[in-house]
Amino acid sequence: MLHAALAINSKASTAQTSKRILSSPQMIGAASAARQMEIPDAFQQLGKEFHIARNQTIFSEGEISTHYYKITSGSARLCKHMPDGRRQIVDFLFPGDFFGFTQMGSNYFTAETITDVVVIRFQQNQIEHLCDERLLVHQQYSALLSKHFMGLQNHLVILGRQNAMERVAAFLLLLQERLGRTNDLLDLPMGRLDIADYLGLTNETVCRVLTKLKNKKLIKALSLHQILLVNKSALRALAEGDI
Amino acid sequence: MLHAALAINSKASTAQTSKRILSSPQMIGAASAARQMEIPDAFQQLGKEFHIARNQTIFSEGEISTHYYKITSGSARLCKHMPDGRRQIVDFLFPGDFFGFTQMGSNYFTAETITDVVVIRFQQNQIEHLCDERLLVHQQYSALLSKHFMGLQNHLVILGRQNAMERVAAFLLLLQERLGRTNDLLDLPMGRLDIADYLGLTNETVCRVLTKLKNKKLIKALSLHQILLVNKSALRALAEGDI
DNA sequence: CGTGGACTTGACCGATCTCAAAGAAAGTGG
DNA sequence: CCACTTTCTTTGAGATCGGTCAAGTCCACG
Repeated sequence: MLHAALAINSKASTAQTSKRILSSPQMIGAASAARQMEIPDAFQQLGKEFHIARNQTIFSEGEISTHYYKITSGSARLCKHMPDGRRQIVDFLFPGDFFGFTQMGSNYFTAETITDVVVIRFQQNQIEHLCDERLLVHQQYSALLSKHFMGLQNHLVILGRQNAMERVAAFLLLLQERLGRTNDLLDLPMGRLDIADYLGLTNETVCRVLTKLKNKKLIKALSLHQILLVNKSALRALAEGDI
Repeated sequence: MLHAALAINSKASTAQTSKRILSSPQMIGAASAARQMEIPDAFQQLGKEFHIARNQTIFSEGEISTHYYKITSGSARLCKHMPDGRRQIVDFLFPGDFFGFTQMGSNYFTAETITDVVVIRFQQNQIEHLCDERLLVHQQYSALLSKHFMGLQNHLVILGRQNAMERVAAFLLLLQERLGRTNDLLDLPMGRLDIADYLGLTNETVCRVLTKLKNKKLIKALSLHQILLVNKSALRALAEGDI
């Protein structure tokens, strides 16, 4: 049942047969590490590190898959493409995130880099073998899926029932939580179009809403990709649709 | 990691301490049984059967959960409610479907019956115990989650990037596949409002689109809740956005 | 039959999309 | 390091899809 994902974009990837052992398993905080999974020592040794440039495809929807990935630096997006070019971003990935889940041996989304990225790639069969022997790993995998699940369902509510302002407010808060920031400064590695494709909006609508939020003094843009959440409780009220 | 779900609506449920053993595990077809899970003999004996009337809450979002459920007859919906009354249906449930996944011990959606329903309820801790001993069960659970996953991501695309006509077309095809029908006659147990809340539309829009589809001769309404898919390839073209 | 809820249809409105263009940032090559 | 190009972002004007409100119709059920 554990399957994986395939294919580093050939010219973008810089394979490195580094066998360096990421020794201590460093238990990741359960609360903030929504999509993170502790990889035991035995695992880390099995993985190879790859460096991938920005805006490259890591793997594509539908491809036969043979690997799992863990991202160690940079940001990426998981998306579904429609034949006419429409795109829905299903999730963003940040350092520590584990990805590459598959169904019937094929990837069910496309993974693309947003920035330059470093990933560790694991062989599907090696991990499966380990899972067969170690129930703990399997349980962690289930827990991981379960958390993803919760995130997906919140995403469904956003797409199905919230207006543009609510969506953007929810997104900013979500991202801040994902990144585990304690202060109110938010780094947005992705562009406005990526945000739009995550929220089921357009580029322009995201811009307009951000402008409105600035005017309302709920946020302050320090730069294009740095936003200060000035009034987080007001943002939260917006995001929840409390009004 | 395996958690469960709680609380049969008190006045709606009719507890029956039936210990009847659903003997043969009857392996369910992998292809069509998207959300179904084989429950081993040992499991079935642990479950109790409940009868619940239509339009009742089986359990609510946020409640502490102690059970899993398997639906044996009727239809139900899983939904998320917003404070102001907006509602997003996350999934529909049909006979054979297994549900009650939780996060951190709480339900993360509300389950409500659409028709009169019969469910088998399992104790969380008993199932967990069994899972600890039987890797197979755990793997099945993972596989189940993984399939749900795929469905959720398709749902995301529908909500984020498809227009009303595409959504309804996709819904009809999806439902037909879910119900495993070989002919082109579709039974819709749910009302138009439920469909709307699943698709992120309104009642009225669903009606208007259905009317358009009738006029285009893509479907034919035999009754309110029985629809004949007359031109399935055209529906599919619509649903995929192939124009 | 009569009643209530679900469904359908119409008219109108508005949030968001589309199209267009200007402005800002980032990458490129000399 | 600067000029050039490209890409991303922002803002505006107009179009449109789907929502809202309202009325009418159809069933299901007592």
